[in-house]
Amino acid sequence: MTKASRSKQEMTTEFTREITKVNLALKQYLQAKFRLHDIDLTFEMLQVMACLWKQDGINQQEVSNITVKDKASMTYLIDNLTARKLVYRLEDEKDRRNKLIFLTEKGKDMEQQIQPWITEMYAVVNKNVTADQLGVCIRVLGNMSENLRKAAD
Amino acid sequence: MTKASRSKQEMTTEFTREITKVNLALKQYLQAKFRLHDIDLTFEMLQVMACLWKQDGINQQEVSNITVKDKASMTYLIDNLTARKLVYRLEDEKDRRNKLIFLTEKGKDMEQQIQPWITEMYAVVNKNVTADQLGVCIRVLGNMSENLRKAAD
DNA sequence: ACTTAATAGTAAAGCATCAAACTAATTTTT
DNA sequence: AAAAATTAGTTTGATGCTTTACTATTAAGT
Repeated sequence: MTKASRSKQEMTTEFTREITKVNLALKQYLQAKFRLHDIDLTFEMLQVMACLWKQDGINQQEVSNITVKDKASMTYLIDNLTARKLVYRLEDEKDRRNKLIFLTEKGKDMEQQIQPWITEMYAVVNKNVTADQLGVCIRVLGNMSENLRKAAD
Repeated sequence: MTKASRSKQEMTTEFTREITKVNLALKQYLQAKFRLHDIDLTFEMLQVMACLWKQDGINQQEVSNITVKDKASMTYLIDNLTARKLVYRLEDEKDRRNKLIFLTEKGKDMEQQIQPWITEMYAVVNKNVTADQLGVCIRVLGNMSENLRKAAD
């Protein structure tokens, strides 16, 4: 069956399957790296750390939005990162509902070790993928999220 | 910052974020539908059912491959679907390591109710997305999985 | 000002995932 | 034919996600 003759429905089924596969492969790639180097960190915790390496001192809700996670999951993950002494919470003086998350020195130091692996992973992923193709994908995915968001109202 | 000036690394970060968002939105869309109609089925169980609606009587490993799930997760999900009397296991006479999964009548009947929702969801998702764009995305995602798979060797 | 609504975070329970260790059956090597 | 390797499935324990309900704080509506 050629590509042109496939229905959009069939293509979408395959599309979602491929999304899941890439997601899983990315996760497993980094976790293998972590195991190999005895890093006690899950993929999900890394997502939070990577977010904080870009911007320190934001509140949990903001971290949730950026990492696309539930705020309840965030409580759990921040608890774990706190136990590992990689981050700490500080109540926001301006709005006492917020808890601002800051990196400890240990948490900051970790970036030097881990960021190269992320860069390396992205290089692997992007082999034979052009910036144009990435742009198309980002736009399509953005449209889809927006379509689903609108439909949920 | 324009699209052309963004680094591939930055684009990949956004790309993975968008993947996660679409994945989550698809899941929540269907779960909302299920709640609304009092369907006692999780998204993950549906993935297994949808696989079987296409092809009945395959073994657990094949279902795992198609749904991109761990075989341990599959044991768990098939147990749950069995408890709901939607599927049953049958030992493969040809190779007694295999357990073939079959739909019950109740499991088959369910397709009439649920498949329209999936079709509807895909229509929503694909609004303003062309088959060409879908094709590009599938190809890019396939490349990425393959790149990561090769790197894992 | 006072009531109501919205927002940030936590807690608990149920579900799904994953890794590792295990059993059983089959295939490959020797 | 016997030993070793592979494959399918299960079990267990740890981790993460999600829903619901809850508390505390702030903002909005009257």
